[in-house]
Amino acid sequence: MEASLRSLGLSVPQYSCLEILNARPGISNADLARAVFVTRQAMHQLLGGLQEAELVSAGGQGRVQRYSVTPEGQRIITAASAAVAAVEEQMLSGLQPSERQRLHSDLERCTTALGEDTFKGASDARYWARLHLTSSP
Amino acid sequence: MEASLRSLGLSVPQYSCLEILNARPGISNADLARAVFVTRQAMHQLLGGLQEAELVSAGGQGRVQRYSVTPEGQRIITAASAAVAAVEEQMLSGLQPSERQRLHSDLERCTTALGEDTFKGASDARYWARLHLTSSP
DNA sequence: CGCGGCACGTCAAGATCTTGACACAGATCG
DNA sequence: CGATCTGTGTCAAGATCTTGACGTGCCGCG
Repeated sequence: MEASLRSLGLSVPQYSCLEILNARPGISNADLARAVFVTRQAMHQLLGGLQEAELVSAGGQGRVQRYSVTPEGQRIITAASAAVAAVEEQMLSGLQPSERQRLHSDLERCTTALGEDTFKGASDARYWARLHLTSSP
Repeated sequence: MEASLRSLGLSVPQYSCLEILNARPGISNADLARAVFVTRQAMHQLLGGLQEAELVSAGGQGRVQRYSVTPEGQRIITAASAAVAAVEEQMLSGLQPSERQRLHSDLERCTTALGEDTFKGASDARYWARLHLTSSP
């Protein structure tokens, strides 16, 4: 996944940021940081890079800056999302649809068993499966 | 898992290094780096820290340095392994033994489907489940 | 209305990991 | 036997993330 995104000029945290930003336009920096499981400072630097590349735009008045994805960024997201979906499909290629659903349900039971507060922001399991396969490290 | 290990004074990569080093005494730096999925340089620094803390000892003659765990390090490993096992048990607390085995088998099918070369060093699925829950964020 | 708590944004410093590069040991093969 | 090639250890530089700290806007409560 990391290698596939690199060919598009994106790193995994950058892709995570763009994907969540696309799903929740106008989200704040701190909420974005919690969704990607990094500190506010790291997200601040990351957004600076994306803003430099004209992929996200910072609007909003008052203290809190509200970010959204530019049209150029949306084109990259579609390509990146397809690349990640391809990796995901390869990973699940050996499992039938019923088995995939079973695996998804088992993993969700694991996250809920680990405590509600830890994965509070990861209610949308789709992004969760998408964004944290590697990264880590 | 990261929080549990921190109370013992270990980080996740350090714990991974110690666990693999305990399973394979006399392993080289490069092999250790591949097993933990980091570069040789990062593992070199990491081993420097562990060697400073008297948890691992560097023996071996010739060019390749061969590392092993000191008795002091083994005591810490047992405590850390128990702490990690506790987190693992909490994560799997909602699954019955047959379901756990099913999940394990499904995940193994995913790793093999992603390509043999990527996870070549992770043949021992037990350590794989132990060492890469986080890390990678 | 004023005021303390609280989250947010941001600056600076330290730690960790990666990338790139270089020198050397050991194996392979002509 | 000597040349080449791969793998290894190691140094230096750049990037990224974390920790710590500070100033500021926002909200509830006296």
